[in-house]
Amino acid sequence: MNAKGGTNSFDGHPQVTNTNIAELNQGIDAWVENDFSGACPVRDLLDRIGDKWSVLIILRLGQQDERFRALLRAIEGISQRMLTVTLRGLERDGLVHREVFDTRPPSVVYSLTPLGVSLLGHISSLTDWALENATTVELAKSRYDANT
Amino acid sequence: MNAKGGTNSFDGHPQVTNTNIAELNQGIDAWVENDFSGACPVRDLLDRIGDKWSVLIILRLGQQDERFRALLRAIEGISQRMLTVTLRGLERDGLVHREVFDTRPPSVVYSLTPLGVSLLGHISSLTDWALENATTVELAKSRYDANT
DNA sequence: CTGAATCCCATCGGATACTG
DNA sequence: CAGTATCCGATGGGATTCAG
Repeated sequence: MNAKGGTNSFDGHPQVTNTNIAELNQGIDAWVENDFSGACPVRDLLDRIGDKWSVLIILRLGQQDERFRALLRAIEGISQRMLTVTLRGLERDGLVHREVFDTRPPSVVYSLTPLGVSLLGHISSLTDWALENATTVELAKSRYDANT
Repeated sequence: MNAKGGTNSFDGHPQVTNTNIAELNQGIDAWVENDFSGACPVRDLLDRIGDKWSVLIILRLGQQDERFRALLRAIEGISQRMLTVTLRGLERDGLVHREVFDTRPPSVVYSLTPLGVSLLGHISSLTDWALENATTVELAKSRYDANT
């Protein structure tokens, strides 16, 4: 099955047409051709949200602003190092805002920027998809593995 | 700035409320707690679309079904090995269908499954976001790097 | 509390060569 | 054409230690 010959509509989500996808691929190609040196924005985004922690941090900050230590406790399994590293990356990309309160002991609060909030919507629809189709995917894997 | 205290609406996209995000986090937590052994569907999805080639392949197959060699030419920079490996992964997850035509020489056509098509919508809205906000992000990086 | 610096290993993915 | 197998360098990320 494929997407040929028409418009695929998804319940409640924006419609996707072949034209859209074609334009997208063209957009990507354009970046690849014009500046092969590296900076494809799609690649960049995938590298970010593809890393181990960025999405979980964005989802958490989508709920509420939070301090460093609180994030460390909230996000199960993350190391201190990776929390700082990932937050720096998100801050650099303009997705997360870092505010320092000069108290004793020091307090630093992280929050989503407007840009971060705008990304949050797309990310959560993706993670929604993952949760909704978890069993389907799991089933597909079992069937695939069964047929060796 | 943050998402506290209300509903964030995005132009043309589904609305995102704090409740949604909270439920999402709960959903993730549930998986983490109940089966820490590994299989969080969100983690799984991120691992897949976070790898170097899956998204590009899905976008390409969203345009048209295609044979192995054609994909290899279409997707700039991918190695033969990674194309097979990635296609196997996508097939295992039930996102891509593989059809073998027993001709000489052999021909194998890949296409998106209905599940793959349903994911395509979310992915393309993400990559759309990346292209739309590319300059904004680039600017944020420059400003961040400037302030060392 | 918030972080930077170091060490170190597991995995990802590219190059290359070989098969049906 | 459509793969598989091996080798191997680059990178991601955890544990630990030190600093303001």
